[in-house]
Amino acid sequence: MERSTKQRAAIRDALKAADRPLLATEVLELAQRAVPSLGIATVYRTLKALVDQESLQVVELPGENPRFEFAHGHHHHFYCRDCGRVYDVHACAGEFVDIVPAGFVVKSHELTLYGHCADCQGHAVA
Amino acid sequence: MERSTKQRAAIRDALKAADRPLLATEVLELAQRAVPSLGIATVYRTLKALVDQESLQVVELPGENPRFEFAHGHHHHFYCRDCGRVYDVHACAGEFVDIVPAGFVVKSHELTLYGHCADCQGHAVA
DNA sequence: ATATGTGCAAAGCATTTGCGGAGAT
DNA sequence: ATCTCCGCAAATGCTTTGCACATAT
Repeated sequence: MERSTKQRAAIRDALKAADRPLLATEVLELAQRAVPSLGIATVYRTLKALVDQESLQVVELPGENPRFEFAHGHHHHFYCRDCGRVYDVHACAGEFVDIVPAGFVVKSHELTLYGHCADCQGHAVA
Repeated sequence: MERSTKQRAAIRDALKAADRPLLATEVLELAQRAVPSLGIATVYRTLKALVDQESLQVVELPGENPRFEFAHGHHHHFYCRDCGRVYDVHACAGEFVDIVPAGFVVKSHELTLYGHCADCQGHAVA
């Protein structure tokens, strides 16, 4: 992550413009608007480098491909069952230290909420 | 899922004997003790069928391959960072309806706890 | 007897990697 | 000019699928 290239700028810009974690393929599509020749391998390599240097954090939801967003501390995520987008939830409901059996030690946790986002709430019935 | 075969019996037995969710490869290894010729394709096909008929439920943890266990209602999971095993946590810390922004509706949630299990607690320092 | 089930090998996806050529310094 | 970076294509790991043979009913 030493040289500054138009590919890397496009990838950073795509992630910056989005207000939510993006899939590698979403990053590719968005960044290709600036650099049409961009390849998926470069996206993966750049994402990996940014994660390694802790500029990005990986958002791994159950059964989903990894998403990426700029690092901003401990928080959780909301998955919209209608549109499939993932939103940040800037709140945390506790450490859950007390719900495990004796002898188990909780060090951290991940919470994913599922439902309907504000955008999809109007037209969705369920 | 109409006929009863020794392969299916071995797969069910492996899942029944384990007190925790198993990876497809773990099911294969365990079931091969009873049926050495068992192939991974049969394991996947059988797991899929059992999930479809809701005998099994899929346990998908962030960044992990899916695990399988007999269905037994809403609960959460504990991932041991030492041994990589996953344990059931028969407790639930709430519905988290209140921590999302206005306009968002929470329908369900998944919680994963990380730490050290009772087995690994003794020898693990961190 | 016949339709379902199984094992093998090939096909799919998402992600990673090797390599020769392109580009930043 | 040099060394890093890029795009392509091949490789990888997990899961699914096609097909011919085996087997439960």
